[in-house]
Amino acid sequence: MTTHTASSSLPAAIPLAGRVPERAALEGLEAKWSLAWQEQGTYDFVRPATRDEVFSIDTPPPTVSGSLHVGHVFSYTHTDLIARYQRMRGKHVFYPMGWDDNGLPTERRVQNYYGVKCDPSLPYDPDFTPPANPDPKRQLPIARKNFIELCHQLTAVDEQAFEALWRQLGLSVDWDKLLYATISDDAIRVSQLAFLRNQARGEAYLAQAPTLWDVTFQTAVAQAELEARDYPGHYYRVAFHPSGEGAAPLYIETTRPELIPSVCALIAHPDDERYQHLFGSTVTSPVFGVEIPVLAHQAAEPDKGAGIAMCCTFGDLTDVIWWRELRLPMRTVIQRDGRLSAETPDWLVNAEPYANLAHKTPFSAREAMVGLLREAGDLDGEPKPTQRMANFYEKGDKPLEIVSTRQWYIRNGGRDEELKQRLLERGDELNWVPDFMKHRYANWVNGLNGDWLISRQRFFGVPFPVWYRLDAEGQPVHEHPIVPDEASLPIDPSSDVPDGFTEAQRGVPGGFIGDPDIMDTWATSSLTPWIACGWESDPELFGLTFPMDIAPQAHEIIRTWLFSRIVRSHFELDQAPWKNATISGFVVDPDRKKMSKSKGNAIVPTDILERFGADAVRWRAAMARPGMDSPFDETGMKVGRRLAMKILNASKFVLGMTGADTDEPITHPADLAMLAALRTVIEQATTAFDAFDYTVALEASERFFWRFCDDYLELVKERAYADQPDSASARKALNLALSVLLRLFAPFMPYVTEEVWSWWQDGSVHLAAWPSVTELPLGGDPLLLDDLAAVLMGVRGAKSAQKVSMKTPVTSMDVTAPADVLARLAAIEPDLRAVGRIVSPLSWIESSGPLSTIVVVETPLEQS
RNA sequence: GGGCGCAUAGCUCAGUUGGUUAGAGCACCUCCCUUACAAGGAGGGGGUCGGGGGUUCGAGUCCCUCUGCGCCCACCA
Repeated sequence: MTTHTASSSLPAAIPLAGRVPERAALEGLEAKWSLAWQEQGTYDFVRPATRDEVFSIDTPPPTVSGSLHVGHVFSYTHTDLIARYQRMRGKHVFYPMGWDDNGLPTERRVQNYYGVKCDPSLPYDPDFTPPANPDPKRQLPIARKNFIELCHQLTAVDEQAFEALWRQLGLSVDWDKLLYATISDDAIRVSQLAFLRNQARGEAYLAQAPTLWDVTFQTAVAQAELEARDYPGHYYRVAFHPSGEGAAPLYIETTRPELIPSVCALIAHPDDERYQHLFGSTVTSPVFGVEIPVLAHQAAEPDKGAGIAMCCTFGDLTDVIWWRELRLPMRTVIQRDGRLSAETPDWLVNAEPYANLAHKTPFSAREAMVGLLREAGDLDGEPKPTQRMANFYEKGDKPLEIVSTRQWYIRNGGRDEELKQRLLERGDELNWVPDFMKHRYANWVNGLNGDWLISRQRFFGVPFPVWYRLDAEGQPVHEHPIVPDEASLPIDPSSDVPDGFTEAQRGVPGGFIGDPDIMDTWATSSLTPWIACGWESDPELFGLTFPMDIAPQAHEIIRTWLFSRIVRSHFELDQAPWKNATISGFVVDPDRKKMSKSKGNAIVPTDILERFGADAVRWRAAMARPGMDSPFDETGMKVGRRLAMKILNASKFVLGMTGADTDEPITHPADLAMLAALRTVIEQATTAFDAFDYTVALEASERFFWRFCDDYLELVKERAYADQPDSASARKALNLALSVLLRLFAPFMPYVTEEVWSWWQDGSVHLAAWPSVTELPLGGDPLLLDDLAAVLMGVRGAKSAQKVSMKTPVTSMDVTAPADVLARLAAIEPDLRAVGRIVSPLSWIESSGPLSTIVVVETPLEQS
């Protein structure tokens, strides 16, 4: 291909009158073009013949019940930059959007929005309408089905708002064909099918075990959903009593005296000299008089509290370890509602005082227990205030309790070293962008201490597709769940009936009962590559798109979403679900703290989009490098907007000089030099984009563009306007450069580039080919641009120092430089004289030193 | 406590395998209403590259160490 044929398919020079507007503006471009893209299906995914023609993206499905903040806007933009680049490279970009609408966030939003709460014992009311004036403090109990209907209603509204925002931002998603929702029938089918496969292979299992439990939402939660927070409390120094008359009491320090009824051992470190003589003996608990063994275990820390801990079932995760490893009895007092048991535990020797604690919250029970300890003389000294870290459910506001419940788990290596190693290897298979993010993955996997708890005692989510037989007493037989045929999915075990049973047998002895739980949101979102790519439903599509090319996300959910998708794909498909993990940083506030609504430092994205425009916001997002946190600043948006304006104005200027296109040869050294520099820019931007480094791609293009405007455009405008031998060369070079520049900027500023493109080209710039160096002529000397910049700086500096206008004539100018520089510059002397308004001849002075100039300008008469 | 990252101009950040005088944008100062652009243009001032050691002819860059900040994880006795 020769240098000029690339554009020979363009229309021959046509006048652009009427197509280039008199006054160009950014206003209105978003509405105009987002609608055009929608109508023209610009971003529709069209299936090609082979996998290597596809670039597929596992878009993070946003939680629609939450609110989008500017961090989302940035990270979704990062993905879109890559999508648009790949599309221009000729890839069929598979770019879906998903709505993560199931799960607790939606339930909570529905509860607050409508002032209702789900009561599964109530019958469905087909005529139900939500309260007109919701009272969030007194939520109206409604049936499960009514509740779920409200969840669907509200998410539909939320999803519209999300889509509108994403469209305004210019995400090049295929909205028509590739939009999915995690509560859709299809997603439920995929979730249930994947679960049944896991269950059949033993990777998913049901177990009765101590479980982290949120008392507010009354559901189990997973390790990945924990958040450690400061929690104020007091140390209480409590006496236990060794047997034998007159023996000194044994003091422990606890922050949770209300758990004394559930103590099953006192535990110190095996090497702790203070307690050697007590190991193997027993003591009696204060107030309740229960005989408690004193035991040794490595996990006890001598420098914490008194160095000896009371093990309760359960106060914390260490208690679970002790209970399991030392085979202690289970003495549960905290119930699922977070209160102490209403019934008096049967292991208490002195049962009577328990009446003071029965059915109280831990807080009230603690006060009562402290009173009992004081009465008994078993509280030593006054409580000492302390600040502890406690585990919270990330969406909850009360510390988690640990209760023993029956739950579904998926193995994740937390209890299986070999599996853990396999999953670590899966992480190593990925190309992490930036590379160091792989440590977060390894760090998380190595720190797992249990399997993945996926069941939730909630309502709006994917039901577990299993039933249990009921024995003669009506008790469920959990050991052998009844599972449906894969072909019958999706099912709801609370309304569907297993094969061989009738609805009449539901809940009666000898009959069956459906599993009442739902899957956690992450159990479904761990399958997004499969939901999007048509796993087990569209084999052709799956073959074209999976494993996906990139998994974009922010670094906070490496431990949840990224890891859980690897777990599922490892088990089912024995491979990682993607090739690259591209990680975005956070947008932090100016003090470098995470933005959050609760801190009141969050920025509303619709606001900044309105004020600065999508192109400007996208530009600012692109300046946040992969994986790096970036402080929010409005200045960046303004700078982005300035670039958008500049593109608009420069393009108008160029097209005003050149017309649509010409097919003239490019001969002038200045034109060839400019295009030679542009070749380098294309190479830099392409290399950077191939490595997902959109920022470097943008910087390279922008650096060139500003010099193009400031120096080259000024240099050639008179020649391009005029009708002289070199004019055609300038016009052709300007046209070529503009075409390349618009395409280089198209991923970053889709609106303004599309607008300009439409003035002189057919079709969308976003479907045009990414620029190639083969479009540009060879032979230019890019050093000439540097020389030119130096000369212009000399002229402008002199005028600025004299405080005169830039159009003031130069009456004398010496240019001192090495011979080769002088030769280059002499070849463009007419252009130089035009741009500098140099009215006298230039003096070329040869020297070995760097280029320097002496400029004399016509000055007004000195004021005397 | 473990892991990771960051520290360069007043602010936000570049500085590729060590190599002339350390760059950009913003902010600041001065000037220019120049017919693409005043949400503009031109010019200018401003940095002992967090501290301390070391390797080297040469260190912002490599090694050690210290300090500060941020994020993830652990931490309920």
